Amino acid sequence: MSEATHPAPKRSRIQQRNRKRILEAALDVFSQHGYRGSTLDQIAEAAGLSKPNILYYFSGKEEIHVTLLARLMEAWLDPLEQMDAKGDPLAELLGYIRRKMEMSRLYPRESRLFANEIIQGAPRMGGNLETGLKPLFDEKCRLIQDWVDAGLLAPVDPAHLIISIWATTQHYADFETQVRVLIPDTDAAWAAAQQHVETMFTKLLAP
Amino acid sequence: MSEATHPAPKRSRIQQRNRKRILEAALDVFSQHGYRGSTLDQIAEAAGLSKPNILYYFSGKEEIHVTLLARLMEAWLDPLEQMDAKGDPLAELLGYIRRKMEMSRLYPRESRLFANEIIQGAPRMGGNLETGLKPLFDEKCRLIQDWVDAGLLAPVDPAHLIISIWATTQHYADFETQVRVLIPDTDAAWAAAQQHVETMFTKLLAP
DNA sequence: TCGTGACTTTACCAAATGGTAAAAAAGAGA
DNA sequence: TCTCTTTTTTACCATTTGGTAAAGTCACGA
Repeated sequence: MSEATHPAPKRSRIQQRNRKRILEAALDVFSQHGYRGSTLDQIAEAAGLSKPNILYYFSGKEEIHVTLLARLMEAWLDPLEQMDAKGDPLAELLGYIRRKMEMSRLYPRESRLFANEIIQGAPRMGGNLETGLKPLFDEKCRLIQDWVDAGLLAPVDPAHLIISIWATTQHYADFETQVRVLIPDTDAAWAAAQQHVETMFTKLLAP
Repeated sequence: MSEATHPAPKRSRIQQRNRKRILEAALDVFSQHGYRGSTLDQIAEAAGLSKPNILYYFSGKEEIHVTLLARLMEAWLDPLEQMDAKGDPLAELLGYIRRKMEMSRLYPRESRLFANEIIQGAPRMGGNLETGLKPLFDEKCRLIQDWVDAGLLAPVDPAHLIISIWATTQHYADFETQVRVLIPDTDAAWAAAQQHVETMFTKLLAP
């Protein structure tokens, strides 16, 4: 899609460093305020660069956002990708759930970036949902279905299983503000959340 | 908080009608684009009124948004409020889950309005989270804990149970764009989703 | 050390956007 | 019908914001 990403961009050391700083700053700002709520000035300040300087590295606000989404999509799908057909079904699924919970705890900004974008209709995701997410989703649905058919898991709708794993795990990152109000002791909350989610899916999936 | 809501505002028929139209339009626009992404012009057009005319009814963009949030909070908490201490625990919880799924299906705009707001740190919710949500949440947590202690439910962390119910049910409204890409047949998806979620929590909660 | 290309800053600009002032129009009661 | 109030429109305005032009500054190889 974007000509900046695909044909092997050779970049100087300064370019690499500054592009990275901009994307890091943009992740901070976009994930907190959403696309429209973020300004180039905010990103510039967070990156420690001037606004025109930022526009030297990216053609515009939208390109920064699109670049971020595209670059993070890969990392975002990785935990699901790792789910292995050759492993033990329940262990594989619980491993996946654990990795997703880890991501919510360690990378809430990334989660919120996607959440903001998708809630508003994913207007800047291009075909990433169809070409990146959908094929992997379908593949893993088939895998889970095979496991169910083989009697290795309790009967379950694979698509809605994956969706409910996303829902429960990402909720802790996306709605952190709310969780913090309701459960003030956040450290204890994380341990209890982990426990709760694992128990829930274990009971659902045990054959 | 806002002087417009509390001291019994007497309004003419025209005022009532136009304020309602504005709030309806604002719900449409805000839930789709978030606060910063929405403009008074968009709201005005959706309401069929001119921008200054809208500012005759509300003091500004923020007041519209705050009014919406405050007004919808009540309806938003209602399904949980209805959960009755005197009923059968499992049936009460499943009833709650069913009502939440209904709300996600019938009122996705309201769900997304809150989702947008909370993801971005709830900067315009004032104390509504603490004064509206928290007390009810705590009360129902105690109720669920009592049920668990009485052996009427499987042992479960009440707080995380409620949170996971919110997560799974609201996900279908908030991330509808994504669900639609992954499960094209949306009608069938709703029935299967309902089924899946009920099964999940039944297995979790059955004593 | 000098020149050339890569990077940065300064000074802007046009459009969008939240909001206001005041005149005009429309209702409603006497 | 006349008058007073409520509602709506017209014409603006100041600020914010994404973006540009062009002049400077820096780094590095010859």
